[in-house]
Amino acid sequence: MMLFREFIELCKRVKSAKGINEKKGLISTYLIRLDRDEWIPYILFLTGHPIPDNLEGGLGIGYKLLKKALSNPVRPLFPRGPPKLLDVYNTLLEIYRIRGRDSQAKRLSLLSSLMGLMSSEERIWLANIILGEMRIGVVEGHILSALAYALKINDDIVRRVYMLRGSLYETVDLLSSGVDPYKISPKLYTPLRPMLGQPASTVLEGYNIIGVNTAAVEYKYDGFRVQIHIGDRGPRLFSRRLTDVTDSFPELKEYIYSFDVKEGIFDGEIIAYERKTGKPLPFQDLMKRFRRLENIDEYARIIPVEVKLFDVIYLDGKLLIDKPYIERRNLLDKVIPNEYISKTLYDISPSDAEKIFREAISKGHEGIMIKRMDSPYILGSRGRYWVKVKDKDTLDLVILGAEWGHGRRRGWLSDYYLGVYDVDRGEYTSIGKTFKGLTDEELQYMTKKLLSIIVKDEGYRVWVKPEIVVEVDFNEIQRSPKYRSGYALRLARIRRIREDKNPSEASTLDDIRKLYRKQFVRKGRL
DNA sequence: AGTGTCTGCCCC
DNA sequence: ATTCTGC
DNA sequence: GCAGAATGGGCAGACACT
Repeated sequence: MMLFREFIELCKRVKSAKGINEKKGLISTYLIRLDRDEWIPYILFLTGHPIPDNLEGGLGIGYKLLKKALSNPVRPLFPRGPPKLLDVYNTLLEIYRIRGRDSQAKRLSLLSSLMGLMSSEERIWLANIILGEMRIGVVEGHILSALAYALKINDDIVRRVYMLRGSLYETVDLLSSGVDPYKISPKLYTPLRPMLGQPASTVLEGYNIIGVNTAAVEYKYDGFRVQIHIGDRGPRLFSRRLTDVTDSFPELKEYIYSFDVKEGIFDGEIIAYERKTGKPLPFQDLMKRFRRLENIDEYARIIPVEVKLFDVIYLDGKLLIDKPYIERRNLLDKVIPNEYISKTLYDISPSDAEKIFREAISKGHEGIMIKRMDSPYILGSRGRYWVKVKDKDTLDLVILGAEWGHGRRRGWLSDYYLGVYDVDRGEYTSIGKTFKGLTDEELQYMTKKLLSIIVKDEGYRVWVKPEIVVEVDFNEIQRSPKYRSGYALRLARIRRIREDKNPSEASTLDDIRKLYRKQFVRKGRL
């Protein structure tokens, strides 16, 4: 029986442990001492999951509610000793089940009394578990190794079960229930973790990463990932993080029914397009349909969507993940009509890939994927078999303010407000924030520099004289309901500090407006 | 009924 | 999602 | 080479507040 306090002691030891083996050793040593019903909370908590990862919806406790609970823990009148690991887990499950009217108050009350049984240090760790911010350097692989060790079965088998079930909770549940792990196969309607691509900034760099000079090249569409399961219960659609989104897209369900497939699992992208022109709509518009459950028909008219498939994982009884890419693609072509397949060309050289990249961009798409034609489908991995190359643009922007960092960035101003000059209003105006792109050394330098030009100190945030110019990469300009300029940059990151430039040479709001309008030459519009 | 705040292993 | 960093 | 850490904009839905 493990006390929550003991679990926290372990977390601290794991955090400070150097090296994989020491961390793994600690995790498995404690695991084998636990009762079986403690395995699940133990493994979930270590990876920053307060409740099983296959439950629909979340705990309903985020930053704000935690802050309230932390500032006002309630000590019970008749405390029954320190909470056990299982007590904490069961309370969290109880909190998860609270829905409806006054649920926030009820959740807060349960959480506050749980925290009332804890030391302030334990409370902080509980908050970290709930927010999924453990920061103890534990990777899923370590947990799986520890599990294999405790169950005395092969590492690879545990990994395989995890890949096929997609959830730590289900893996532990299944393996510790005594099922023969060698007999576990993929299950229709249980989503799998999709394979991911590694980013490259140029086509050539992409070919270098995959290590061949002939590859398959696909259009990369600006939508969201979808995994389609087809079986006797009809089609179901799952997002990248395995959320079931079928009910938001009834029109897709309809035509997927017409595919000549009895059983299958397909991988692809959902994209939105303008009905009149067929041009792709901005991602921002597509998002109006993601997880929408109200007025679906109305939105389906305004924002039509389609699927573009690019892989098949399972087909009529056969798991295809170990087959080479090209074989899977041949099967895909056989069973799916061409209009629902991502545009793909095979045996492509880097120079031809470059042409396809420019063609994809000119049609309003995001870029290309470069894939090795002999690559297996590695569930849940961002390996070196698939590479993505995306279009981007660059602007010179002025830093208007900054916020203090947390964790490994404590002590540095590490999150920057970016601005442009608004000629009409005669002042600088924000068009977004970024924390990406600077090295530790540059962060240190920037902190010093910003502190020397502060005009207003708000504690967690400072505002500065508009003096520092940075070159910023971004993928798209979006309409913003949040920033005063009315625009925001999508995926902004700093490319370099422009010591050589004055703020007067940086971009203006007018430049942004022009660039925003220009996007619609290639893309559709609502 | 309308508006504001919070949450999401959210999507990107 | 992107980037930097530690192992 | 991989995974973790640190954080971005913006969406719908659930609930709180008035």
